[in-house]
Amino acid sequence: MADATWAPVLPQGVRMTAQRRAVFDLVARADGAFTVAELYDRARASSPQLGLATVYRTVELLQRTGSLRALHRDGQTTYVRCAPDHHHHLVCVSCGSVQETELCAAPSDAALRRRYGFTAHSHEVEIYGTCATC
Amino acid sequence: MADATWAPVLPQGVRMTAQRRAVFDLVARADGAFTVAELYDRARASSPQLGLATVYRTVELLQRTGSLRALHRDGQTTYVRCAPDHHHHLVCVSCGSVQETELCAAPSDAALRRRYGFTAHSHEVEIYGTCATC
DNA sequence: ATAACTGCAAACGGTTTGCAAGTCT
DNA sequence: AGACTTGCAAACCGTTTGCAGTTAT
Repeated sequence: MADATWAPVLPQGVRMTAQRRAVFDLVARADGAFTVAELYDRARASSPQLGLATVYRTVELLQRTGSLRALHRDGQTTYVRCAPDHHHHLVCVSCGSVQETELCAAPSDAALRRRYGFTAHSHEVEIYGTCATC
Repeated sequence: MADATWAPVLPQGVRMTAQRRAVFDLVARADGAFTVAELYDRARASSPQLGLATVYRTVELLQRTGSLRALHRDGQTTYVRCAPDHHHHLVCVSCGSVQETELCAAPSDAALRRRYGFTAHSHEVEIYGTCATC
């Protein structure tokens, strides 16, 4: 599941630091969805002085840039790495792995407007099931 | 948006009480998405002695029976009334109203299995945009 | 030089829980 | 009668914030 090509874009004025590099690295290597606490624990293995608040701030940064997406499942907030383009997630309920798919599950904007007078701006789709390995 | 026909099903052993009736009633009349706090405030107008914990417990009950669905937006948890069958939501980002739609363009289970070896169990779709009134 | 960032620890706020009293069936 | 439910208040816990010191650019 790790994606060697994943790399977040830093907005203007945002600086690269050792802490961010450490977190980015872990996200790039992550298999599937993870919580902030998990990220923090893993990060401390190599960066023992890293603060939890920094992990939260970095996760928020990644979300802002579209490199990370939040999932809400069983009352837990988890995050999955993703490219900032349009795609959806296949979430394995057995092993927790997450796979991206460009297959889109949303009705067309035209259909929504015709039927409901609704102008769609964006949509979120998560598909839950069992992955190939499980 | 209110739906006079909406009515939750009480599981075996679960009792009807005045407090639940009050909350059910408010949910049935609700326009769009609401938070637990909003529900609590509205409920207190007619049931001043109602406890916040009871509202949380009732909301959880409704979620369990599929009569309520949680949305996560801007770091807030809101809930929308819904029938326990398959459908998706059109959420108006302007007025907050929520409309159900049976339109669904979910990738077929066959396509997902063929392409990714993924066996889909369920999916969640929320479409954000502007409703006809706004 | 200076705006951005970090760690720390305290504050926060939504949600849950334990319990004794009350209520549905 | 007995299980279920409620209100209350305290506990919880994930997340945010203020701040003084540090670092990237």
